[in-house]
Amino acid sequence: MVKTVRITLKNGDVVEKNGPVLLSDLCQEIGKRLFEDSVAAKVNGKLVDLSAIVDSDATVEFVTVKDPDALPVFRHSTAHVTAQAVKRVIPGAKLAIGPAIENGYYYDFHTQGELTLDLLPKIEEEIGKIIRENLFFKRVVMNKEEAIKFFSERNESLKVELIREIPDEALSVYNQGEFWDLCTGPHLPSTGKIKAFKLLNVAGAYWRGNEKNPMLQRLYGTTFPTKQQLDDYLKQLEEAAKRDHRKLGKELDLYSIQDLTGPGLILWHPKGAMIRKIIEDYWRDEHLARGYQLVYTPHIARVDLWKTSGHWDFYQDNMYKPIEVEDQEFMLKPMNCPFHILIYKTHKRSYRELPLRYGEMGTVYRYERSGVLHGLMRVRGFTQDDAHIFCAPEHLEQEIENCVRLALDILRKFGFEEFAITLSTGPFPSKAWEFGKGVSKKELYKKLLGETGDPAGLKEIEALSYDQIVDKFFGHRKNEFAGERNEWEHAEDVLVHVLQKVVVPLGIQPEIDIIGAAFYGPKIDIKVKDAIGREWQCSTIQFDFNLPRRFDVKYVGQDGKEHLATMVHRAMLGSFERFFGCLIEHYGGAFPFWLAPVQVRILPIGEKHLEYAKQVESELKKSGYRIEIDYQNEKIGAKIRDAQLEKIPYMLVVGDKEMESKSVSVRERKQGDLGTMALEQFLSTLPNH
RNA sequence: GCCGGGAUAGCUCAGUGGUAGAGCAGCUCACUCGUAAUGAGCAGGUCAGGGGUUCAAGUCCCCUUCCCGGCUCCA
Repeated sequence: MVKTVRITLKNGDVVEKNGPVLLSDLCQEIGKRLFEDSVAAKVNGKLVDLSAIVDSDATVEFVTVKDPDALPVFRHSTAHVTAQAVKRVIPGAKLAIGPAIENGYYYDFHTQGELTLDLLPKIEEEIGKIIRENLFFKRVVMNKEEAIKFFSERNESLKVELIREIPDEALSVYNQGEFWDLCTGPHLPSTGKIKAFKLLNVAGAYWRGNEKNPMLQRLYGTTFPTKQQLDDYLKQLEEAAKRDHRKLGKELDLYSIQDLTGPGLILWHPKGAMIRKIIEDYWRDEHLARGYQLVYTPHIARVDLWKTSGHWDFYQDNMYKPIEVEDQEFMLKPMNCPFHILIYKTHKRSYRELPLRYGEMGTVYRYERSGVLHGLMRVRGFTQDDAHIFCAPEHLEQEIENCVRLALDILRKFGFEEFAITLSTGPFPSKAWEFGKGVSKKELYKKLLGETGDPAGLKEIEALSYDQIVDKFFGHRKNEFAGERNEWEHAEDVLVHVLQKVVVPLGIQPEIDIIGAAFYGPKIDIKVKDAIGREWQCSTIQFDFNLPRRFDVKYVGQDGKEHLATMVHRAMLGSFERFFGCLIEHYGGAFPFWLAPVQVRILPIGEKHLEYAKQVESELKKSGYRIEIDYQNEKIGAKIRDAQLEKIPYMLVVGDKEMESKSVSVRERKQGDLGTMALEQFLSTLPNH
């Protein structure tokens, strides 16, 4: 008997068929136009090939080129075509993996180093050929054994390694022309559907992301359904490059990094330093207003301090070698916390004093591997806007809430509106694990064992609880975490509660990073995006169950007994260096009026207007504005151009006309000429500094 | 640290094994000017550093330093 299949379409129509339905047939039946535009389908919400067959009742939605869901399909298919082209150009290249990523795709290959930049045009040409060949993407299901044999014969040892670790017996392989790849799909119907692609870059990448594994060559590319979209994207990349803080930092004379001082060490030039000073002033005022006290601590300390804190044992790889002075060893500080603890411990503390909040703009030095340094964003010497809160457990929630609010207030003050917030937990399952999108057991398993985990485990874990999974696969490392289980659970509950109260109502969905916490406590991180979409961590709020024990940080409670203090580390901007880098990119160098190192520049038309220019200058200086006069022997057009390129918010042109009427001709950097007005009028239009 | 690509005047960049270039910036002079570049002249180089090949090296090879794109790691 033939079974009737009822298919519910996106618009609610129901189609009944006798027997299994080939989606591409159904699509064609609905409309020629739809068929031409479709690249895949969603069956009960799951993305599948158009060549898939539906044999039971289902809802079906066709994914057209305009659908955002089509993009990953385009990219993944183009990755396959790219791999095919690479194999044609470098027959010895072994396939690794090739996923779609945020703005494109990559494919990793193991080669003898043949894959280099100058081959890109040739590979692109080959991709073009494959597209014109319009090869069909065919899905073939093999069992594990067949697949291993198949890829072994084709000398694809990396693929064989992957297959061996897939728990399922049946797996899918995709084929177009002479090219075969292990893949779950879905794919475009054929290579001819690819309309616009570009290879962007080659870079090294470790096999399976592990630096002990061999290095592969990663080919980055991107693709879009239309040429226009690709061009727009490439244009966007160019625009982003113009906002790069390293380029602007040089052009605007904000900072430099020089060979003679060394990599990752920042020289703040006067204009950059002025901006930093403004940020610092704001930071100090804000913190004093919110109950913080300021402290200052030295840059070096006896090695004994770092032995007590545990940095000697656990952080040495990031610290510079000891400095010997009169037979004693000192070390440059990588963190400020031990000093703040020492200040706390100069008295016996009462519960009445708590919470104590010590803030410091503390300059720290950390060894960073040379390859990771990046302008202002990743450096070796930096100043944290650090603070440590010492409190009793009952203060925690209020303190954390205050921290999160302060962080958001500060970041918003600087114009950031988009945040990515991450909650990193310890190894003890808590409410946090279920918070937000939650964590699947599979994710947890991968997190614990990495991609190289025993595949058998994947099946087994579904029957286990979080706790059992952690104990089974991570139990041996649990004792590396400081503090008691109940402390972790309580702290994570507090963090979740605060996020629910403060962050979720803003429409921000925090990410959960299971066991992403440092060994000493769970944390909340807030990131902002840079010009090209890279996320940089600014704020961080971290519990510490370790240092209070190591330094015996206590307070006397109402009960007259000593209790272990709870300690929170927190930085709002993160570091002045990184935050400055983010600011430069965020504003593209055109800092808002209150941050601009020069707020107003006076441009005299000629020499005879200098005297008046000076009058205007002193008048404005009385109001505390940052102002300067352009003394160049140049035409007004040139002076305007210079001020414009330096992105100075206001230019005041003064000539005969202004001198006579005691006025200024105002030009704003974006709006242009605003006309002539009395000085007082100009002053009244200025934003507060 | 690893893979790949780089480093030429203060900046941005040309440069084919055969005499080191341009524009901008700087300095000097002239011009005294009305909303994005006035003109002329001058000066500016251990071609990142070191070694090698060659009759001859900015150019080819090796090492070191630093930078860029990723990977890994992180504020």
